[in-house]
Amino acid sequence: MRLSHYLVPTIKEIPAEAESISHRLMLRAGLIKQLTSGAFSYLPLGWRVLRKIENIVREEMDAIGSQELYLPALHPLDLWIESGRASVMDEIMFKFQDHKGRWMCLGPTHEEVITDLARSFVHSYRDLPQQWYQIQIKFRDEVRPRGGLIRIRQFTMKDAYSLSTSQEDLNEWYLKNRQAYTNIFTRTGLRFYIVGAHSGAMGGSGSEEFMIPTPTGEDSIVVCDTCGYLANLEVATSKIEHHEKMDVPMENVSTPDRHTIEEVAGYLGVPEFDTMKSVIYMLVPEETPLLVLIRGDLEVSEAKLEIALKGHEYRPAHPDEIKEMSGAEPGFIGPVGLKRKDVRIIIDDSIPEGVPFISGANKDNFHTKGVTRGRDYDGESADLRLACEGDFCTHCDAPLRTERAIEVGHIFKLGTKYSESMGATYLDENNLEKPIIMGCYGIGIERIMAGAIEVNSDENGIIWPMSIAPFQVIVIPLDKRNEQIWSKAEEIYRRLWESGVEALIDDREASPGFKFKDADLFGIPIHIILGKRAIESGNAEVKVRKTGVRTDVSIESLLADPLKALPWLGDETLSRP
RNA sequence: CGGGGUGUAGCUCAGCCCGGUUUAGAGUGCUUGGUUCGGGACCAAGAGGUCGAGAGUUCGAAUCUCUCCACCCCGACCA
Repeated sequence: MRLSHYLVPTIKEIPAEAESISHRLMLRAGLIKQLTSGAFSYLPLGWRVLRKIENIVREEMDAIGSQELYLPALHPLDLWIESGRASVMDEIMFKFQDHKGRWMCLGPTHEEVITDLARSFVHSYRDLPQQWYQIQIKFRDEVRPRGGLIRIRQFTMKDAYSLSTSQEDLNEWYLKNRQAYTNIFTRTGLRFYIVGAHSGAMGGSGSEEFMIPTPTGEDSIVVCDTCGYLANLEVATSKIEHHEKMDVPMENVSTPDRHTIEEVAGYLGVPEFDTMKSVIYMLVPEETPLLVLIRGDLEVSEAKLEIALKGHEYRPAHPDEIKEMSGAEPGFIGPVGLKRKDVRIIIDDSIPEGVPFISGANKDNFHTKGVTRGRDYDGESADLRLACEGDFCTHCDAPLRTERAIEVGHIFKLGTKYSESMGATYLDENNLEKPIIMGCYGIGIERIMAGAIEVNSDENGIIWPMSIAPFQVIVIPLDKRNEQIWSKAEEIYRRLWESGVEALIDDREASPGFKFKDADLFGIPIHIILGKRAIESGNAEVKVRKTGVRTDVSIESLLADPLKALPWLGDETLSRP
């Protein structure tokens, strides 16, 4: 392509609305243009990168025997009501009525449509296994889009769905996809972690996320540098130090108007870890209270709570419900002396038996000292604690650290959640009707682009890995008046395309510095610079963007065989982080 | 959804607190002419804005008040 007539609106100033590195550079290099919150136009340069990413994804999916198809983004809402997810996904779904008044929505994901397809066409165990995938636009009315392409309301996802007859077969597909993802993220030049994750609204048993470590990320992951343990913060396990067991009697103490842990600990002059926190929820649909107990200085992970409740729905309790359960205002709640007797109690491992804590007294303006599990109360045990920087690894006891990261891929063992609710079944060898066992596997295409920039840039701009660079080479002729320079540049440019190399030529009437700055900003891996010196010496200057190394290469050899003259084109290290 | 912030030329922003010397500005980009040509060149001339929208206060509003809208950031939430 010729830069003189190519839509690449570069900007020198740092755009005001952009905070993250990738967002700034995508705007500055003319890759994207925001239309409205969470929706972007992809300009020619950016679109080329996205298509390259898609192609890598496609190759790796095809390689594991996954079949590409294409589903509609327009769904009847009925399908979502049938699966039971219309309510769960309600907040993020774009919904509207068609001209007949029928409720429709734009697909935030495609489990429902796939399951519908499966129940239409899969009838026998002989039809299985299958894996289907698509590269499709998803719509999610996110409450807060952010970070350029990190979280958007219209985005492209590769979503794949495996259909199996057994858990073993699902495991096999899961591992195949896991390997394909590893290949994809390696080929796209990303540094990534595979971390244990929470299944969330998708349901199902096991799941892992592929994470790109960068401060821009909106997820936190827990890392053990000693044994390599990795997990999403919401499900990460850790060890903490416990207090000594002691036998001290319970004693009520006055704590006027001290509601929070911080206030109570401060007022009583004790550290926060001597106190116990009571968090109250209501179980749905029973409308019975759930009391969660955790040490005062720690936080409950709602993801872990969901796991402990095995998917049982719950909601935060209202203040009047708390009062009815406990007899006291929120802030003075504890496990001993509750008014209601049907309270389900779940206790985090940070509250061991025999260790006294200070808890609410279930009496306004009072707390109780010496409240001891096993002696004064008890409940179900669970790990509900949000891990913290400095906690210890449950596998090797080394201290843990946390890191921010972008989620670019997520793989799930769904099981039979959708096949059961939507009746996607098959007949097995014994003529028994069985639900199909499903897995699902997603990749955010735009996030790969953003992530690649987050991981690979410098103060001058983007540094694309060769594999997803919009162009591999840019030819930069200097001094517009010098016809020799110009004609050589044109010749080289033509030879590059003839040899199958995607090349740009900067044929704009601009000063050398201007062209150099833009070439760096675009992040094209290889720059071929032609100035007066080149004509005099017969050598063009070849600069590698990633290393900054400049090498003289004879114009003659470039014209004879560009692929041979530019060994960097095949240099694998230029596609590695 | 809670908290914070922004909205003035294509872009980045000043002016607003303290209303009137501002005929709304700067830099950059754009147009024309000339010079320059290896790290965002220089000179000259020019085009370009209902100051986010509406209402109000006032002799007078970019500037004060109210309502609304849009966008960004932090948090909550989130395959």
